[in-house]
Amino acid sequence: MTKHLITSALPYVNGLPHLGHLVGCLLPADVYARYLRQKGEEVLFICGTDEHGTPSEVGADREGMDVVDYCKKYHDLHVQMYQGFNLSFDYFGRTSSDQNKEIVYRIFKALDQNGLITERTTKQVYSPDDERYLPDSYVMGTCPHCGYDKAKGDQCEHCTKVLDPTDLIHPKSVLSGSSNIEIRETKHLFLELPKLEKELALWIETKKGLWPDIAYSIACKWLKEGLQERGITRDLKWGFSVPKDGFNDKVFYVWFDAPIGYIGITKQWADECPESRNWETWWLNAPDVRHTEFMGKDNIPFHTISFPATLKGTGEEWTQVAFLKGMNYLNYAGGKFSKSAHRGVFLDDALTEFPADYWRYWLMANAPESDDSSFSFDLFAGTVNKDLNDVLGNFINRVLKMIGNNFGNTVPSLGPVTEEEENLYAETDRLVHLYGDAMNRLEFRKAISALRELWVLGNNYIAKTEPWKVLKTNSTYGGTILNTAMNLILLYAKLSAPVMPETAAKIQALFLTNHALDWPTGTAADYLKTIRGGEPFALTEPLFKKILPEQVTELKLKYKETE
RNA sequence: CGCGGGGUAGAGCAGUCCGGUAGCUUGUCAGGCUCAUAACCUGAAGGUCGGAGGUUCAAAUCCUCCCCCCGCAACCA
Repeated sequence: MTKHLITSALPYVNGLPHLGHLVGCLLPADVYARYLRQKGEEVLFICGTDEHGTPSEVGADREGMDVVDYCKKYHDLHVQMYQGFNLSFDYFGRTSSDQNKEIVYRIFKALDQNGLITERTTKQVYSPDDERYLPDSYVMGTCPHCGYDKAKGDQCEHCTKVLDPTDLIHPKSVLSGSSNIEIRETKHLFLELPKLEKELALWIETKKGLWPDIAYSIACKWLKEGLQERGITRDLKWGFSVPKDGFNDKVFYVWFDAPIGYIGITKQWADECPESRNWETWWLNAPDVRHTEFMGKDNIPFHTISFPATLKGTGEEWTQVAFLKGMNYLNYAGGKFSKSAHRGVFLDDALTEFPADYWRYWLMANAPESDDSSFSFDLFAGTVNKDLNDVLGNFINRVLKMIGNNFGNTVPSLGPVTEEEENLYAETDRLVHLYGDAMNRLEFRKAISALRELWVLGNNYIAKTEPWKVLKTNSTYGGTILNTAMNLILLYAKLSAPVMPETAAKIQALFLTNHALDWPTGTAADYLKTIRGGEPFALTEPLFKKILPEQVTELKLKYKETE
């Protein structure tokens, strides 16, 4: 049987994540993992913080901390927030772990033995005042092409020309502002991607029609342009030191060890329980594993080209990605979310404002799947009020109250069904299939829209059958309607569970008889008879609260939403 | 000619592969219902489908050219 390995792109440890990070990979991966588990599939959901590299070193300096402590601090904060959002990782690890180091070394040595690692001398910018080498984008100066004076060492934002830091006129350090800059020659190790190009191209060719168009076309684009040798080491202190003579004072480049982190973190998971877990059964010679990756669109080249090539170069049979879900970006009220400017809604704040499920639902219903999408508190409040309060919450509330008023706190029996129920069964079947198919294809907006249609269907059913009238003359059929409605509520809990786990659990708790939140099997005519007459239930407060217009106004001010 | 994505009612989107009178949600307006969180249900109004040309009996959809927005370009999801 197929085992599902699910990975979300590893969030960079530096700073706090915002809604864009959540919807870009973490949340859809979680929804998919929950959906598969619900269907009884074997799932391993892996994620963790990506920790190495210059931004961490600089961030630690800024906070006056040791980089190890700094990463630990932010790693823990990430963990806290993801728990708050109920992300159901089987393991949330770190790319700086010993386990990852072990795998990185293993892969590096295999590549080296296969003649895929070569030495080159490169020119790097060194800043004596910062006491460090500067990444290209940390060098600023005047563009030699257009004269723009804030051009960065990798590219001029004004004329869009790609630059080398050495091209810049009057270069200075972005960090210290110092123009005391040296160009130093330094030796680095390169991965010979061109030697792997053919093999990689053949493999990618097999993904045509299987991967989403964005992923496939981006991969083809890189191949078409021809792969270049790629530096995998850096002159930094924070990272895994390179286990090769003459390079021990350098570390691996973060983009080399980060994707390997998926494997390293799996080993972290396995090491917690070595008698029952084995990382190799997921990653090596494991044809029964289907690996689904979630990432923002900017990450696609790494996951379709560099990382697969790295694994192929070892000559071993590593698990390669079977399906990539690439997400576009979520914008904030017309602009970008920004970590550095702290613009937008960050996860810690989000949780203090509203329950996780409000966010989870909105983000998945508006996931940036085919295009960038935008968050604003108006849109957010509109969806929460309409979908969650009016359509779902109110349906549950009106059914529970009606039963409470007419039958006490026990579910009435199901009597003979009429054409209305038969129609309901047929329509329910159609929508449940639509929902499941969309989930299988990882089309989240479509799935959520089918889910919503199911909620509307319930209201529709009640409006047509008018149980409040029927009960006055025919309590048997009135009971049948309300029994059916109660079964719809259980169905809603099941289908909502991947997206809104807390809400699903609350609904589940209404039923004092235990009903599992598993995937409904058979047809609606079967599973809408799960709850039988006489079962007790608990009346509760409404599940959701509306977001009032004055609240929206306050939130906009508080989070600097302009426009 | 760097690459990719997008432009469809006030707003947010589907439909484009495979041509057949333009659809969904929200918002607006009218009606119904009164079990329910002023919720729910039904109906109406609202679009020259970014622009121009072409193919066709027929184009949002196929072809050509152009305009605009967004992202990426190997160190900011």
